Amino acid sequence: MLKRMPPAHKRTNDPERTKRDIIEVATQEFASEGYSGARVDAIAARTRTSKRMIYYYFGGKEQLYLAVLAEAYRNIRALEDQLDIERCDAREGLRRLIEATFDHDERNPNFIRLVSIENIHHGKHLKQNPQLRQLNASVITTLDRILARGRKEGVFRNDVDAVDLHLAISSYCFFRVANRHTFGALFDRDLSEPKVLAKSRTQIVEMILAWLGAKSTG
Amino acid sequence: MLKRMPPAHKRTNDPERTKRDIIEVATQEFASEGYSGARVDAIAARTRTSKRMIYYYFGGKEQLYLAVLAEAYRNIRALEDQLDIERCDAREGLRRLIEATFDHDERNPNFIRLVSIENIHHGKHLKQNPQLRQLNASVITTLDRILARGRKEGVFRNDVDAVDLHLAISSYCFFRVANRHTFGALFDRDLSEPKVLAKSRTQIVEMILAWLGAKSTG
DNA sequence: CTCATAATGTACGAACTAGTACGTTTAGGC
DNA sequence: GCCTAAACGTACTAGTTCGTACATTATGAG
Repeated sequence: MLKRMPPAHKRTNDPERTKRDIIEVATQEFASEGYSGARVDAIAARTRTSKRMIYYYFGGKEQLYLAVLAEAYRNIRALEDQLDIERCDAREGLRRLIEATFDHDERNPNFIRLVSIENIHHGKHLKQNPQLRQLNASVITTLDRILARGRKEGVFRNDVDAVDLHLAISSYCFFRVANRHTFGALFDRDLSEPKVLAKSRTQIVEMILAWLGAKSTG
Repeated sequence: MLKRMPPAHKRTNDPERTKRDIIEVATQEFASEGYSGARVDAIAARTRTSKRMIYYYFGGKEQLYLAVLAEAYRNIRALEDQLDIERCDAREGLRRLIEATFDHDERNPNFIRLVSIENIHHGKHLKQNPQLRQLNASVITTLDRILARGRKEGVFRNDVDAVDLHLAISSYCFFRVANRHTFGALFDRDLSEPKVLAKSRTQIVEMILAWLGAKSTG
C-alpha cells in the first residue's frame, strides 16, 4: 500500500462550473492545436481541476471534442434574430444579414477554426450529431424570406436559392478569417487590419447585392 | 552482438524515385490526417522504402511536411498560363481565370486541405519559406492586367484592386472544397455533385462580373 | 578491380499520451 | 450528526510515436 499525497488544498464541489471550465479550456486547446494536436494533459493543466474530471464528465478525448464542437455551434444560434429584418426592404435586410455574418465570423475565430478542423476530419463528428443541423437551418429560412420579398419587390433575380446565397456569403466571411495566415503571408495583406477589414465588409455586401440585382443569364 | 535479419530482397538505389515516393505518400497522409494526425510510421509503411529514408532525406516529420507543402505550392504555378487571356476582352478573360481557379481547386482537394491545415497551424511553416511567395504573385499580376484593361474598356469599376478580387474569387472556390463536409451535413447539399458544381461554377462568374460591372457606391 | 561514399534496411529506445486504478472528500437528504 | 452517492485528486500503466544506433549493400570514380 502506497502512501498517497493528500490533496493540496481544500476542495469545493461545483460540477457545473467544472464542466464549463473544462469545455472552455478545451475549446481553446482544440481550436488552437487541432484535434490530434490537442493534448488532454495540456487541457487538464489549464483547468482548475484535474484530468480525472475530463474522463469523469466526458468519457474521453473524442467525446470532449464532440462536446466542444456542439457547444460552439450552439453559441452561434440566431445571429439574425436582432436584425429587425422584416421591418425594412429586401436589399436592406440582406445587407444587415451579410454584415451580421461578417461580424460574427470576425468575432469568433475559434468557431471558424473548429469548423476548419472538423472538415479536416471529414466532418465525421458533426455527422454524429444530427441535432446541430437545426441550429443552422434558421439562416436558410431567413434568407428564403428575404429572397422571396426581394423577388416580389422586383429587385432580386429568381434563379438563386437560399443555400446558393448562403454559400456565397459564408464562403467569403469564413475564408478571410480561416485563411488569414496563408493569405497574409502570400499576398502581403493583413485581413484583420481595421481598414482592410472595413473595405472587405463593404465589398461583400456590394458583391452579393450586385449579383442578385443582375439579370439572369440564359 | 545481435544477429540482424538480412534485407528481404535485393536493393536498388534510386534516390530521386525514393524522395518522390516519400513526398507523394506523405502528401496523402498529411492532407488526410492533418499535421499532428499524420503518422511517420504510416507514411513509411506505404512507401516502397523504409522510415529510415524519411529521416535520411528530410530530417524529420516537420521538415517532411515542409517539403510536402512547398511541393504542393510549386505544382500549382501558373494555372493562368494556357488561358490566352490577352487575346480576349476583359470580361471574357476574367471569366476564364475564374473558371480556371474553380476547376483547379476542385481538382486538387489535397492542396486545399494542406492550406487549411497550414492555417490551423497559424501559417508558421509557410512563413518559413519566403520563396513560395513568388509562385503566387503571378495570379495577382494577371488580375492586375485584366482589371486595367477592363477599366480602359469602361466595363469595370476602379475601386477594386487585384488582391480584393483574388480574395473574392479564391474564397468561394476554396470554401466549397474545403468546407464540403460540414456544409453538406448542415444544409443537405453535396457541393461535389456534378449539377450543383456546375451551378456554382456559373454563379461565381456571374457574381464577380456583376460586382465589377456595378457602379461604385459613395 | 578496389575502394570510398551514398543509399539503404532492421531493430531498438526514450519520451510522450490517452486512459485507469484506487483512494479520498464534499454535500445534501434524513 | 450520519450516511450515501456524487465529485474529486494522485499516481500509475499500457501503448503509441518520433527518432536513432548500428549494420549492410549498391554504385560510380579512378
